[in-house]
Amino acid sequence: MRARPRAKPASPDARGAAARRRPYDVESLLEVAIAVFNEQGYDGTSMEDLSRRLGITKSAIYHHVESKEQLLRMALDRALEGLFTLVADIGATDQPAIERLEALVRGGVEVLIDRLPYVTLLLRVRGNTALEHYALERRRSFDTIVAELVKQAEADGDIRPDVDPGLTARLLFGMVNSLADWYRPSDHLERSEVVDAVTRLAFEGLRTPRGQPMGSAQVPGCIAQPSGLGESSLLGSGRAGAARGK
Amino acid sequence: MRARPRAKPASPDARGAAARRRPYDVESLLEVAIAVFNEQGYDGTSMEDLSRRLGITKSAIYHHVESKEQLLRMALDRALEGLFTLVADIGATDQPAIERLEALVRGGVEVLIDRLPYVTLLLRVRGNTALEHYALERRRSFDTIVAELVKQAEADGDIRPDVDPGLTARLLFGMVNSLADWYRPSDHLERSEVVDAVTRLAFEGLRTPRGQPMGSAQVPGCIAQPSGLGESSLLGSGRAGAARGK
DNA sequence: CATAACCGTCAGAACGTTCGGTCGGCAAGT
DNA sequence: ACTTGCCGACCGAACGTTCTGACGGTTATG
Repeated sequence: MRARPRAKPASPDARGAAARRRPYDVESLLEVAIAVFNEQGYDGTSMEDLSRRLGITKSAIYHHVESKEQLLRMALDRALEGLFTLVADIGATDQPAIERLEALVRGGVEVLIDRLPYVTLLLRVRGNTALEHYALERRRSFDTIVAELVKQAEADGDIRPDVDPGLTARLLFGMVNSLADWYRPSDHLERSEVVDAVTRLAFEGLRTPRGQPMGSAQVPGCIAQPSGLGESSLLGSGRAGAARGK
Repeated sequence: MRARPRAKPASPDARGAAARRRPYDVESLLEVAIAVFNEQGYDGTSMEDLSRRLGITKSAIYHHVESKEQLLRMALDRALEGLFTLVADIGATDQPAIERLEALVRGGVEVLIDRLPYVTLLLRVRGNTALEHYALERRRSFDTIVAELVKQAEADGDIRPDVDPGLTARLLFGMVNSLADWYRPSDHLERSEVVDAVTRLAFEGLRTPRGQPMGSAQVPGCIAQPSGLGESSLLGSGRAGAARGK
C-alpha cells in the first residue's frame, strides 16, 4: 500500500505558482509567520497553518528556517532589542527621573507601534520553553527599570506618593502594553496621537484639568480636594453638570 | 452484562491513591485545569498535562467533562458573567457618566481580581474557534459600553476633551486588564489598594496633584499650562528639584 | 444483617488525526 | 555545474478522544 518509490513529474501548476510569486527569503517568511502567530497564538499555529498562508509546503519552510522556535526567537529578539535600545538611550541622558520616565513611556509607545508584531508576540509569552523563559526574564528586567524610575520620581516629589511605586509602574506600562491588544496601524490613528494620549492620561489623568477648564463647564479653579482625594468622587465633588445624565 | 463480581486484585497502589484522595468533581477539576491553562496557555496545555497535574488519567477527566473546550467555555462564561453583571448593576443607577465610569473601573478591577483565573483566560482568547470568537464578541461589546460612557462623560465636560473617547476607553481598560498579567492574590496587596491605585492613576494622573502638593515640594499651585498642556513637560514646567538627577 | 444491584470514579489501551521535522529529487537561474 | 527554492512522500511522537472494565461505596431488598 505504501512504499511509493520516488520520482514523479509533479504538477506543473504548483511549480508555476511558486515561480510566478516572488520567492521567499527568511525575512518575508518571518513577517508572515509572525502575523499568523499573533492571530492564532504561537502554540495554536502549526507549521501546516503557516505553509497554507505562505502558499508553499511545510518542507519549503524548513528550507529557509531551522525550526518553528527560531521564528519565535527572531521575533522576540527584535522586540527586546527595541526596548533595551530605548532604555540605553534614555539612560545616557541626565534629566530628572520624572522626565526620563515620561521619555520612557513615550518611547515605549513608539517601540510598541513601530515593532508591533514583534512586541505583541513578546507580551504574550508565558515562559513554557527555555526560550520563552529567557524572554520573560529580559522583559522582567525592563519592568524593574521602569519601577525604579518611578520610585525615584516619587522620591523627587514629582509623582503622587500615595500609590506604591511598583504598583504604579505596572499599571503605567500595563496601559502602554495594552496597545498591542487593539492598535492597528490601519486605523489611521497617528502614532504621535497615541503617544500624546498615553502621556496625558498617565501623567495628568483623564479628568478635566483642574487648573484650566477647557471650553464649557467652568470649575472653581484649583479647588483643594479634601485631602483623601481619591476615596470616592461620588460625593462632595461639587461638580455641576451632574444633572445632565443623558 | 457486567456481571463480574469480586475478583482481580489489580494494582492496589493506583486505586488506592485515587481512593485516598478526595475524588474530583467538575468544579475542583475546573479549578486546576484553568490554573494550568493560565500557566501554559490553552493551546499549550494537553490533556495529558492536565491529567498529570490532577493525578488522574486522561480518560478519567473525560468522565467529568465532555471535552477540553468545555473547560474553556465554563471559564469564559464565568468571566463574562462577572463583567456583564457589573454593567447591569451600574446601568440601573442614574448617576452622571463620570461617576458611572469610575464605578465601572472600580468594579472592573474587583471582578478581575475576584475572578482572576477566569478573566485572565478571557483576556487571552484570540478568536480561533467558534467559542473563542463568541467570547471575543461579548468582550468587544463590553468595551463598546465603556467607550460610550467615556464619550458621554466627555460631552458632560467631566473628562479631558483633548483625547479621543475611544482611545481613552481602550487605554483605561487596558490599564485595568493589565492586572491579569501580574496581580497575584498572594502578594498581600489588598484588593482595595489596587482599586484605589487604578482609580487615582486613571482619573487624576500620576503626577503630584497640582491643587494641593502633599508633604514637601511646593508647586506654584494652579498654574495654567500653555493650552497645549501635554506636548512636552520637559520644558517650562518650572519644576524645582530637576537638579537632583541622581 | 447479609447481600446483591447499582453508582460514581478512574486506569489502561487503544483510536484516528495532527504535530514538528526529514529526505531525495526536480526545475530554473547563474 | 552549482546554487536556490521548492515539492511530495514520509517519520515518530504527541494530540484529543473513546472504549472496556475494574474498584470502593451506597442503597434496596430479603
